[in-house]
Amino acid sequence: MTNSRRATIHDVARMADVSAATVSKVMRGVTSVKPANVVRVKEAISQLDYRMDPLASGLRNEQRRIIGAVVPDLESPFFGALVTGLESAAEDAGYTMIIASSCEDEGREADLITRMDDWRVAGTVLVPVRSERGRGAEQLHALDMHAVLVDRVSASDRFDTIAADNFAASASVADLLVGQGHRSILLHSATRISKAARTRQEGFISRVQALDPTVRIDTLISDGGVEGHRAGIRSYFDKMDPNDPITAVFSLSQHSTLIVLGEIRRREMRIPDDVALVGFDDAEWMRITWPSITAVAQPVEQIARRSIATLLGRVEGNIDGFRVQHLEPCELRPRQSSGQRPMMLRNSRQYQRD
Amino acid sequence: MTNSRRATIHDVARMADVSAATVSKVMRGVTSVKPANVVRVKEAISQLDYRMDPLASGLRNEQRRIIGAVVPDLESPFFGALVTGLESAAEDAGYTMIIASSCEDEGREADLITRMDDWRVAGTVLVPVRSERGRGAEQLHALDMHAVLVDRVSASDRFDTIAADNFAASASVADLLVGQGHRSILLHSATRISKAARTRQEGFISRVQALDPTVRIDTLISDGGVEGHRAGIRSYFDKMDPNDPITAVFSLSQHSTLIVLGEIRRREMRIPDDVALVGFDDAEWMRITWPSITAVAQPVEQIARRSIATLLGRVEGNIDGFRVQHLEPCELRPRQSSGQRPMMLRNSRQYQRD
DNA sequence: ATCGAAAGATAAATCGGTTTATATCAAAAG
DNA sequence: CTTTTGATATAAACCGATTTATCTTTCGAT
Repeated sequence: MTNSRRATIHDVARMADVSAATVSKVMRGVTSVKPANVVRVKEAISQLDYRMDPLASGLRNEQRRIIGAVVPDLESPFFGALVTGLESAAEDAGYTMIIASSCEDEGREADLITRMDDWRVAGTVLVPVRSERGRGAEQLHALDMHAVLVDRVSASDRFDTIAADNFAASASVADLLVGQGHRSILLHSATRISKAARTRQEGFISRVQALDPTVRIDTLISDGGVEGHRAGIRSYFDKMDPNDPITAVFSLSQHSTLIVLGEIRRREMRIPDDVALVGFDDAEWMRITWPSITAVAQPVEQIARRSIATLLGRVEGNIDGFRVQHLEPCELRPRQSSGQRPMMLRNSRQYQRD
Repeated sequence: MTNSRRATIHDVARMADVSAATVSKVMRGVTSVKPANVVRVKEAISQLDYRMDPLASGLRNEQRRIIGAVVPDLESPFFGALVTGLESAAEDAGYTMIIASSCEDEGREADLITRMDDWRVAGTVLVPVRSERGRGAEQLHALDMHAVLVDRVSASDRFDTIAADNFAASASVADLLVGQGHRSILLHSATRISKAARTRQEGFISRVQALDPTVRIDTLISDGGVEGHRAGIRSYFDKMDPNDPITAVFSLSQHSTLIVLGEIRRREMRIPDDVALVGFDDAEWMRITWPSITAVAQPVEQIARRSIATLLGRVEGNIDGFRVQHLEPCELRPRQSSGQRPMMLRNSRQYQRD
């Protein structure tokens, strides 16, 4: 477009009457430069409005100040928030992020990892479609890349892993529901391959059995896109024995909560009187909708910060010790759908129709 | 980590017994290479598992095969979906995307644009915090960058713009509400600076006035984070004349819909009997919640594809004609919250409690 | 057989930084 | 006064591709 080319490191060097190498040192904060020269270089930099080209900068080095992030989808608020946190943490450390969505496809996931390697990223944050054994993780290992695995993982001996404490949180859901006297509970999952969902299932079941082995737990795991899920839950209710119905549902993901809720609404069942509902993964609408939905909130921000910190620890510190598994505690937020009383009305007159 | 360095273009050249320049041509599909050599080069490429370094590749050229994307936030499903579409379209065209969130902050927005320029991106997709006159757009112009402005914009003489047809869609909401006999309507917006919200407001008001100038429209624009919005809507209802209450609310964004819905629930008003609700920007939960929420659905995928197509048109075709404004049509989805009858139950027996 | 044009191949320059090996200079040591 | 040492500075090589200018080959036309 316009002809005025952008200032390079050589322009700065010329203006400050030093060599390019010296400018490079000043830029990176290396100390072995005479103070007087530092001043002149900085002067020239601001005079020319010089900004370094991160691309050229990375070329010479084996590792570049880029972090890759691969998540299963970007439309869910959970991953959106996660990515926002990752980006912010990476930026604070002076890294640029390249974000990509695997669209819940393991083949694409492996391709994206390869592409991250093409960019010679310093490290990669992977939220696998499946688990720490999925194709993305395999590719990370095959290409010998630095990485942390996040969310849909349990411990791995190849990579550091970071996730919400799905097991403990699900156990606390079990405490809540069994404590309220539910004796027939449906566990609903909208994916059979997510490690997180499997861990939630295990955490819930093991606690329920410890509390009361006579409680019946039905497990419904459906697949096949929205229609498949719909059909699955519909047929479950159709076949359910009216004399021994389930009285509570624990849905294992936000998506699953929506599906279950849709079906409950369609059948005009009352929440929580006919059936109580608790969902894993909180969302703003769950607080607002009526009745409000009890949910487990995941500490997204925490997970994001720790992911970057752990990854950069490996990358920069060149730590080579045992792989660590981080579990971040979740928070159970009881609301109306599990029998919590509605919030009191305060600070305002009641609106009256005439 | 491991020592086996990665193959470069020179390794391939040596193996195929040609020059690096020839390999480069084959990689980019330039035709002026003898077929026999093409075969040998391709052989060597697959033998060595050679993949080009996009960073080194870009260095020599003025423009790099990178597209920048700056959106106001990544946690809302709308921008999540938009970014997914942008990424996919960019990828199809052989570009890598660098995605960043301005976190609804205009200062940060301008910084991010500058950073995109540092990367010498071929072009930038900007969803401005404010409008086509905001600080990000100013910076794009100051740095003389290629860009398209998306979503929160009206026509600009500096950049191509792409947005949902907010004006027309809001007019159709006016048709719906006035057609149903509403004569006192609240327009609620949770941001005063978004151009999209202002256009929606104008579209609605102008159509209502054309249909029936006696209809009363209250406009409530609140600011100051979640608490500010809450306080705003609360005080509006508190002060409303009980003898002449509004009977419908048109909320101008998904966030705004949540806020309004929350307050309506808190006051235990009935939807749609006490008050009807229509929201701009559809979400999955709006279909599922009870009552389901009437909403305007934006054609995200279309917007994304056209954004990339338009941007690349400028970048590659070097078009320099007039700036164009694209308006993508929206779809109004009537549901229960505006008086639409609940969906019929089909294909399934009704569940009976005993 | 000669010439010219077109096709194909390549050595070398280039992009904008970083790193390395070498050079310079002042202060300390012998 | 010479030598050593430590602190700075820089020229040149380098990273891995693309592009340009040059050179060689091939082939058809005269």
